[in-house]
Amino acid sequence: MLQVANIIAEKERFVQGLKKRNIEGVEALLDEVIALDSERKKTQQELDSNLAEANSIAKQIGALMKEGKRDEAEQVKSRTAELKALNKELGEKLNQTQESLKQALYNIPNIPHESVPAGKSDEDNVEIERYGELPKLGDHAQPHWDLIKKYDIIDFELGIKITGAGFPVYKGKGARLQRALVNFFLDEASNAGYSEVQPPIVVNEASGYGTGQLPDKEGQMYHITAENMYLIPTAEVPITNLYRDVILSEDNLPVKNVGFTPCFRREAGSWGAHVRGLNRLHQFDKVEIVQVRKPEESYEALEEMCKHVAGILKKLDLPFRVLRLCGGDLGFTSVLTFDFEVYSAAQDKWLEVSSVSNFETYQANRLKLRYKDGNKKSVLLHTLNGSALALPRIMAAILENNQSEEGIHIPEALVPYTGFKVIS
RNA sequence: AGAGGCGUGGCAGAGUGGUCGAAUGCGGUGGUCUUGAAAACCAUUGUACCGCGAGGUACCGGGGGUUCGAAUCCCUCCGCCUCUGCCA
Repeated sequence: MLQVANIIAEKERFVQGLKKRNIEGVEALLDEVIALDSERKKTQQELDSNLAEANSIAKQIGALMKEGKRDEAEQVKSRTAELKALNKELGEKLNQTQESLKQALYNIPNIPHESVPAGKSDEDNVEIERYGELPKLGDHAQPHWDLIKKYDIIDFELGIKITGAGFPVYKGKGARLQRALVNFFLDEASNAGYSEVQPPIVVNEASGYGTGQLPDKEGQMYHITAENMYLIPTAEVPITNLYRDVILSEDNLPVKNVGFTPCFRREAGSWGAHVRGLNRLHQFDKVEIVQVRKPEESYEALEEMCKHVAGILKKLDLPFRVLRLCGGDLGFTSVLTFDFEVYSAAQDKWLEVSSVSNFETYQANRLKLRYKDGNKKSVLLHTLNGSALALPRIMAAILENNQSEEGIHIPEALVPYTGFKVIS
């Protein structure tokens, strides 16, 4: 969440930033936060000085008791009764104000980077790079949902039987290709200096708040009500939360982690006819890279992560483009996000396979993730993450783009992982 | 799931109503000594909030209560451990 001191110091920049997200009544929102914060300070000052008085009276009484001056002690007690009632009231007011302030801050998204273009939806995202030739497949090209049936490598009906729509069963060479992609992505990240972790895929409420999925995306996550836990929508949640309530020392930095996990998304309300096959699922696999950086290094890290993602796509021979997300499409917690989309030839569509973001201190502030700088001062760190990569759409693109009469050709870089060159 | 026990600073571990933000040890940092290192010795070493500052306040798992005063007593929630049961 945002820091009040920054809101006060840079209010105009924050107002302009939030307007890029097309939020109504931005100034009133920020003014409310500022007002709540000054009320909080005022209340705390009053409470603190009352508490100081009460503490000193308590000490006096202790001393008097010891000297056996019971009567004097009783006299002083009358003032403490007064203070006690007053402080109870003030304490409640302080809690309320703090709670209101927290709620207000939870509901304000991050301030977009100055380079983020204005815009309402994904149509306003700006393409900044394109790589690779778009394959020309001819009329007989089939979309992946037909190909997977033809080669019997993914079975949606079976998934429906055992679970429901959006939970596919990968079979035979399909399962093998899936595993090959996971291992390939993990190896690529390890080679790039990321340290591998295997986090839980169920998280508690505090973790949901830490990275900002709660309260913003409550309805998007599968909720285990008996235990009040959530199935993760992305490995970002457990991996970034490894560093919740942590003060790192300078030589712990930079943190670079990679993790493979299944991801679960309810996708409530957005399950439409245009979403077929592997394009959108309730459960999918993803390899995620996460970095924790010093503030002054975070944009360098963002660029490095983008290069990493681009490098993988190049090795897989997939044509892709990179988009700078506009204000309207930018995630709640993000300052700057680049989306990577691969071209899926048979659908004639660009499919999002990666989203690389810098959150600056927004998550770190909720997480209380800091480091000690040269002057031994605690400084909030910057968190970043990116998919490297999400599996199903990569699978869809490989199947569609590489289809031929002999079958589906596996990209060369993957062959050592699959153990076969063609799915036929 | 049943029975019992326990949650204190980076770690270990004292503290059962006041002088306790908290003994002691280890670890960390700085220094003395040394050609250098080790050892020894000395000093220092939590976080957050309020305040221009002096300083103040809060935190001994979370929340609430009793009391003039709570790490210490009570309630409640959470977590951990041991035994029994079940089980990859």
